[in-house]
Amino acid sequence: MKQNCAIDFCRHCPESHHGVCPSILKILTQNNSHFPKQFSLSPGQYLYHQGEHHQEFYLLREGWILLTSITEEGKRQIIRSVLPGDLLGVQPDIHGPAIYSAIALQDSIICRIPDFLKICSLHPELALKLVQAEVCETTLAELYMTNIGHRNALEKVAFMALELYQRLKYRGLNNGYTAPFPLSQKDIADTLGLTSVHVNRTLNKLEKENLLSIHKHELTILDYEKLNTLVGMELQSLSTCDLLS
Amino acid sequence: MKQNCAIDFCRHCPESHHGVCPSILKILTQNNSHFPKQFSLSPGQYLYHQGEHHQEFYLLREGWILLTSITEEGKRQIIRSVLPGDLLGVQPDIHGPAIYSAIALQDSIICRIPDFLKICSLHPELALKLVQAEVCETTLAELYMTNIGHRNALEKVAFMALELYQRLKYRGLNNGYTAPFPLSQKDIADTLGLTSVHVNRTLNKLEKENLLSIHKHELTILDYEKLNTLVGMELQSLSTCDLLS
DNA sequence: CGTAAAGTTGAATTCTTTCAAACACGGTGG
DNA sequence: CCACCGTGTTTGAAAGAATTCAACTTTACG
Repeated sequence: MKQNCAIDFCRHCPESHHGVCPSILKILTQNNSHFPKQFSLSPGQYLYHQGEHHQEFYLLREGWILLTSITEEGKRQIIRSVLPGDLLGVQPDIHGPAIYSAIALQDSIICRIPDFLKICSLHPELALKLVQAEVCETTLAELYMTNIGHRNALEKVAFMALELYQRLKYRGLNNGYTAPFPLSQKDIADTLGLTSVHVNRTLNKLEKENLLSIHKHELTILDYEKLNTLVGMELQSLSTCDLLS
Repeated sequence: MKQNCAIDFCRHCPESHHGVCPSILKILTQNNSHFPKQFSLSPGQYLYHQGEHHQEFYLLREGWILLTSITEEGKRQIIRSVLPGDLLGVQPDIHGPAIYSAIALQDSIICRIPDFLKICSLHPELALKLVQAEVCETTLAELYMTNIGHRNALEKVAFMALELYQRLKYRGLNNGYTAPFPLSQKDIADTLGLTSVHVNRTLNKLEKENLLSIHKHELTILDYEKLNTLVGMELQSLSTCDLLS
């Protein structure tokens, strides 16, 4: 069964290694003798800050990165979690300042991809992969929009946990019904537009009702079926992503 | 001054006519002897329904189309307004069922674009245009996510009105500080996750505070500066969209 | 072991929804 | 031209959901 496509860059490549499918890797290597330009980040370190220029695309190969932005009123919005295989740094105006900050939650390995767009214009298949990734990202953002707009706190938290679980499972990063979950309750709150106090009460309720539990940076799905029903199955609409096939 | 880029397909083409820039039009015409395959819709007519297959890309040349989806609980979510020059029908699995419905709010002229992806793979510049459009769309969805998650009703409605005003103004569809606004209060509610009752009270408040007014399908910006301050300027982050320059 | 950060709990307040009823407006048919 | 109908808008009062504030407990880490 195919999983939620989210924002994977190379999801339909069964031989992919650390999120990079070999055919893409080959193109990138051909065009850049220094590829891969890898480096690592520790938890709490920023890849780039909102408002700064970076003008690069990045590929997350290992770890967990959060995209955040600070609103005028000083509130923090978490845009999304970047998981291994996802692209970072793509924005409308690539020469303009970064519209989000990118911060590592775990030890992360990142790959800088210079001249990505130039390479794209030489390799249409790469450009179409990028289109595919962006369309999935749009759809995910729109799903979150629906989720945040039309649900109560219980459903919001359930949706978010399930969405992340699906994406982790697709990458083989789960362990049965448990998966790593480095987000704090404040992080969940800042993703969903709730307060951490209310997230806390909601998590207790979710555990009491035997739906899911989050403890010590581990997410456990207690009742997958019931959770799916509660969330409303919309994640299934992302289950295929074959824009290019 | 550049405006909010939103999801324009050909925004940086000064000679664009009805949202289609000539160089793109040339490519599309070369590859398809029957282009443009235009047709029109009346208010209330659907271009396609959620769950049905259509397998086509469409370009809106005139009018106003709403993308909607119905949740499990029967609530209607409006994903976004499609304005002239915007693409429709792009989704993760182009061969799968439509994830949204598309309904016309005004008399609309639509252009069917067959084999879009095939043409893209022959014309890298077209593929990159598509990437640009999708990145803008993602950013817009993420902005709405922040808006819906972290603001109260007054700010939500103000944000939505300003965002639509900016996009209409970019297209020259405004008339000074007024612009067409075919959405009902229920439509606003279904976009923002509010009830129409509360939208009504909020609109009254916005008018009483001299920020904006919506009457008889017309939006009037009463105090642009104050509105921008209230919304928090985040729309400016979309003001450039030069991914490709 | 001590400190800071994260999580937990209760009570009061604020915001939004719900329900119910009335009003306004545009279009249709008589 | 007017009565009628339906949809969309307006208003009030009560109920419900989430936030705020404040205090307390637990956990992580040097």
